[in-house]
Amino acid sequence: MQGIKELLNKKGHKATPARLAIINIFKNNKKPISAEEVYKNLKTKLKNINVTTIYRNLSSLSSEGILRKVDLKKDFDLFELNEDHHHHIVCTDCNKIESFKNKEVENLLNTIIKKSNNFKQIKEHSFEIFGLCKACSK
Amino acid sequence: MQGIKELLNKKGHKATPARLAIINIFKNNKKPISAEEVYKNLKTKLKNINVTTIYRNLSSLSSEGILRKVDLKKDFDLFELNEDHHHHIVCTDCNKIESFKNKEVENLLNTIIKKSNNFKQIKEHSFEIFGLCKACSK
DNA sequence: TTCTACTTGCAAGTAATTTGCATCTATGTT
DNA sequence: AACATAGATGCAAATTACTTGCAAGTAGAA
Repeated sequence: MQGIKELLNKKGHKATPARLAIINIFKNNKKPISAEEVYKNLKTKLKNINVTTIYRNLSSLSSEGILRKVDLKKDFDLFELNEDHHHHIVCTDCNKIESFKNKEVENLLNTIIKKSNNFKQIKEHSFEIFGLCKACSK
Repeated sequence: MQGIKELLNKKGHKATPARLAIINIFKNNKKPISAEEVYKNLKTKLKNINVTTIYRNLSSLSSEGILRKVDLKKDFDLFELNEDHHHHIVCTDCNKIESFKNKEVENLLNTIIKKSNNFKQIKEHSFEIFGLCKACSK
């Protein structure tokens, strides 16, 4: 937690209780979660915490690269810690989420960008899989 | 346009002017577009057309597999014809969209699903690239 | 031509996220 | 340790994309 405070200050942000608690939730949760889930979790720890604060922090932490927004075809945004790049397989029935890493994806990106006429620089990419988990595909 | 009408009827849907016009827009437009864009385009052709009709048709055409929803990190949904599976590279500055196909992606999906403990059946996937196009990366 | 299920337009409703503003508080500086 | 201030927060209201209810319209089978 020491490093986080300094990191935040370096970026011109204050290490407020709300912000530290939010980061902490993500440190302890390895699945993408929504603003509402963060809020429910925080309410028990910080009296008077407001959803707006969650939204604002998720947004700023994401643009600083501490969090990352994940697109899993929900009608709300999901976030996770922006550490060790990985992707997800999501069960469209029960919402189980499995993470995976794959270095082939990087090679693929390189191949694709080389072939492109209009692009030469990739900033980010999405690669998410949707299916049925074993329990739900019976 | 003949086949479309029969296809719709077969699925229990009527070939209404609005629905045919919407499909036509997608036939003539090879980039993902939003409900609002479809609406703007249609207003000039069908007097009295309502956005609600667009939304309802985009939704039903998508669940029938005629259209497909595309996730390009916008705050609105984008749709395109659900023909020849492909992916996109999007310029985060000017929104230029380039399409590409890549058969390696299929192999990758197979490899990944084989390694998974919890999943064995893939229904769909997203693979989209975000970067700067040559014009915007100067 | 008639019947009926599917469609549409319009108005009102949702739900997630954002914004305005007054108040508050970490943090660098005395 | 007290101060000043840029950045944070809470609350309420606003935004935006999209959905729903309902009465009236229409395509398509018989």
